[in-house]
Amino acid sequence: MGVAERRAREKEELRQKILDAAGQLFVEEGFANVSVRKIADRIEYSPATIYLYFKDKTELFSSLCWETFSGLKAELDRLEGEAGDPLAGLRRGLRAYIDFGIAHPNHYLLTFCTPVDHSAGKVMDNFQEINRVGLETFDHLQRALDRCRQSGQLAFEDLNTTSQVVWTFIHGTTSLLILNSGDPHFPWVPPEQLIESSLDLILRGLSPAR
Amino acid sequence: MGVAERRAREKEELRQKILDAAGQLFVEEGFANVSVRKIADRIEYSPATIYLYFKDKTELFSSLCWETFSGLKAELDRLEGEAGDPLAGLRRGLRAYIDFGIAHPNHYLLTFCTPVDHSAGKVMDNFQEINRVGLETFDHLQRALDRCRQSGQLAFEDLNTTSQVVWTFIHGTTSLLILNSGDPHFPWVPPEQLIESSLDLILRGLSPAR
DNA sequence: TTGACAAACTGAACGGCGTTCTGTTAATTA
DNA sequence: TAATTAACAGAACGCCGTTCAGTTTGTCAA
Repeated sequence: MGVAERRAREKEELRQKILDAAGQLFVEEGFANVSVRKIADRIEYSPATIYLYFKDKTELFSSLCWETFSGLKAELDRLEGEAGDPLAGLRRGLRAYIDFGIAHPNHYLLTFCTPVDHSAGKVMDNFQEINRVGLETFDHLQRALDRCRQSGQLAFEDLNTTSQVVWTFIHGTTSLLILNSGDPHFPWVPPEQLIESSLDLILRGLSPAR
Repeated sequence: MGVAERRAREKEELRQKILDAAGQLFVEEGFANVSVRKIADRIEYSPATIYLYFKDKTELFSSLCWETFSGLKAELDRLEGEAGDPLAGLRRGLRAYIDFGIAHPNHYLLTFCTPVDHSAGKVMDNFQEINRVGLETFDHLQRALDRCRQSGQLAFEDLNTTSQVVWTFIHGTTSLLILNSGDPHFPWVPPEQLIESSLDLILRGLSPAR
C-alpha cells in the first residue's frame, strides 16, 4: 500500500512548489502585483490547479506569512533561551522584531498593515494561525517586560497595557521604515539612528524614577 | 464673455460631484472595494468621463486624502494658536493626530500604510501635495517639541530625530487602532486606555531626569 | 440662419484579474 | 479489461482600470 503514500508525497511536493514560486514572486513584487496566473505560469501549471491546493489567493499568501512569522517566533525563543540581563534581553527582542520586519517587508505589510474583515462569519482559518504566532510573539514581549520589572530595571503599572503600548510603538517604527524609507521628499534620519533612538525612548519611558 | 466662466464653473461642479461620490464610497467601503465604474454609476456618468477629470484612480483618491489631511493641518494650526502650557499643547496635538486617523481610517491607511513607488521617474504629483501637508504636520510636531524643550518640560538631544521617533510611535498607535481594533482574537485594552498610556510613555521618556 | 468648430461625453473594447465549471486524461482498483 | 477515481486544464464568468473612436451639444463667425 505504498501507492497512497507516494501520491500524498507528490501532492505535497506540488503544494510546496506553488508556495515556493508564490513566495519568490511575492518577495520580488509584493502581494498586489502577484497574480495567480503569474504563479501558475512560473510553475507551468494551469491557474485552476492552484485552487486545488489553496482556497484562494489570500490563503496562499497567509500560508507564506505564517511560515515566515514562525521564523520570528523561533528567533525570539532562541533569544529568550540565552539567560542574561533582562533589560538587554528586552532590547534585543525589540530589535529582532524590527529587523525581522525590515527583512520581510511584504510579509510584514500583509500581516500587520492590511485591513482584515473580522466581522460575522469571516473565520479566516489561516489568519487565525497567524494570529496564534502573533499572540506568542506578544507573549514573548510581555514576559520580557515582566522580567525587567521584577529585576527592578523597569517600572510600570499594568503589564498588559504596557506590552501593547510598546508593541504599537515598535510596529510604528517598523512599518514606517518599510514604507517610507525610500521617500526622497522627507528628511529621514538614517534607519539605524531611528531604531536606536526609538528603543532608547521606550526604555527611558519605562525606567524607574531617576 | 461670461460663457467661459460658466463653463469652467460647470466643469468644476462635476469635478466636485465626482469627488463627493468617490469620497462617500471610499469612506463606506475602502479604497480597494471602490471601482471607477461604481463611482460613475452613482453620479450617472460613464466611467470614461471620470478620466477627463482625473488621471487615474490613484490621483482621484489622493486628491481626497489631500483634502482630508488639510483638515488635520487646520486643526493643528488652531491648536498651535491657543497659547498655553507647551507640554499640554504637545499632548493635545498628538491626540488630535490619533483621533484624526481614527476618524478617517481609510484616508489614513491609504496615505500612510500603502506602499508608494518612490523610484525613478514616478513623480506622483498628488502624493507630493500630500507630502507637503505631511511635512507641515511634521513641522507642527517639531515646533511643539522644541517649545517643550525650551520651557524645560522635556529634554532630548536631537530635535529632528526625536520628532521622527515620536511620529513613528503615534503612527504605530494610530494604525493598529485602525486595523486591529475589531480583532476578537487579541485581548486589546480599550482604545482610550491604549492612547493615554501611549502618550504617557512618550512624554515620560522625554521628561528631564526626575 | 447656417455651417464650422471645439468641448463634453459615451459605447465598446483591450488586456488583465480572481475564480469556477466542465471535461479530459491518466493512474489505480476490482 | 472495465470501472472508478484523482489530477489537471481550457474556457468561460464577471469583475477591474483604462483608452479610443465616435457622437452629441453648445458656441461663435460668416
